[in-house]
Amino acid sequence: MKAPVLSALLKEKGYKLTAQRQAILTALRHLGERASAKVIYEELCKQKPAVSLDTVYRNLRLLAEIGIVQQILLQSGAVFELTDDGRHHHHLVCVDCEKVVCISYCPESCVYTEQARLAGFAVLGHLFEVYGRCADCQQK
Amino acid sequence: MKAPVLSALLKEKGYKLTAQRQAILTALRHLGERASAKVIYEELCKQKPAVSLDTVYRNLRLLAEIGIVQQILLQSGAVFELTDDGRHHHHLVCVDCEKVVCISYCPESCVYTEQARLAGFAVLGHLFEVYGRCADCQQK
DNA sequence: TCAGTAAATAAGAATATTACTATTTAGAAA
DNA sequence: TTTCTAAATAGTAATATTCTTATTTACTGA
Repeated sequence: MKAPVLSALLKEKGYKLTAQRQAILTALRHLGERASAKVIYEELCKQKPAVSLDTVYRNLRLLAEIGIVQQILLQSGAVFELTDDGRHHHHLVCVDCEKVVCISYCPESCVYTEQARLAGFAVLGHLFEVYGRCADCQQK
Repeated sequence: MKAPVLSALLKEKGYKLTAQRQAILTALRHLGERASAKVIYEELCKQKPAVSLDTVYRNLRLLAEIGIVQQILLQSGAVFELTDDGRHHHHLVCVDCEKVVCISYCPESCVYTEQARLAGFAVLGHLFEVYGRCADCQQK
């Protein structure tokens, strides 16, 4: 996700482009695949401008809302990853070691859309994660 | 879900039938559809035996694991509901007012099962919730 | 460029959730 | 019934996450 795209997505919803938001994305890139809010905060503490922990949480939520990052719910807390191509995707999560593997399957179904319509809901999105045990943990 | 069934499900996994676990389920029945851990705790404070907040959280997690209750993730925190027929189901959640509506659609797909197999994962379950805006909130 | 305004931030308080530890208890077996 | 042991509990501490408020800042339009 390039800076101009971020800028456009923010503007679209009346959000502002701040140094902190850019710094959070840069940190996430440097940290690799995925990281918790706390880890991102600690990474940012090494840099300028300083970013408060609250700002990290708030912006990760906002960046998730506009689709730039995705939140993955683990037993030990949430982690975030970049949504590089702008399309959301889902994950296999190991309940023992918390390993995360991306999958391409997505429950895009006209069935639940229809059920939502009947209930009067306008669908905005969905949350889908698969829980299981990875190959390593199955052998223990 | 009747008491004998609870007993059997617990025993199956080496868990014990305690007064606290029964009390939590009873409270959830009395409270109606769904409630947060805190609300359940407060309900139980009126009764004997006393149940600590930690025990409420711990057991709601355990009861969810054995399929007797389901956790629903809201912005304001998690709520729990009884899984009356023993079959899990999913929900529409309004992002504005947090209204929850059950739906019958479930992403039981051999597609993601196959993707999990290729990644070496043994699937244990999945999390699926649909987010949107309810009829009332669309008019605001 | 400058002023105005809504949005964003930092810092700390509040809340939600989980972990730790000593004690108690349910269920199994003698 | 009594004893034994792993599991469960209560109470508290720790952590994760969100909220509140005063201040600062990004963007808009003159």
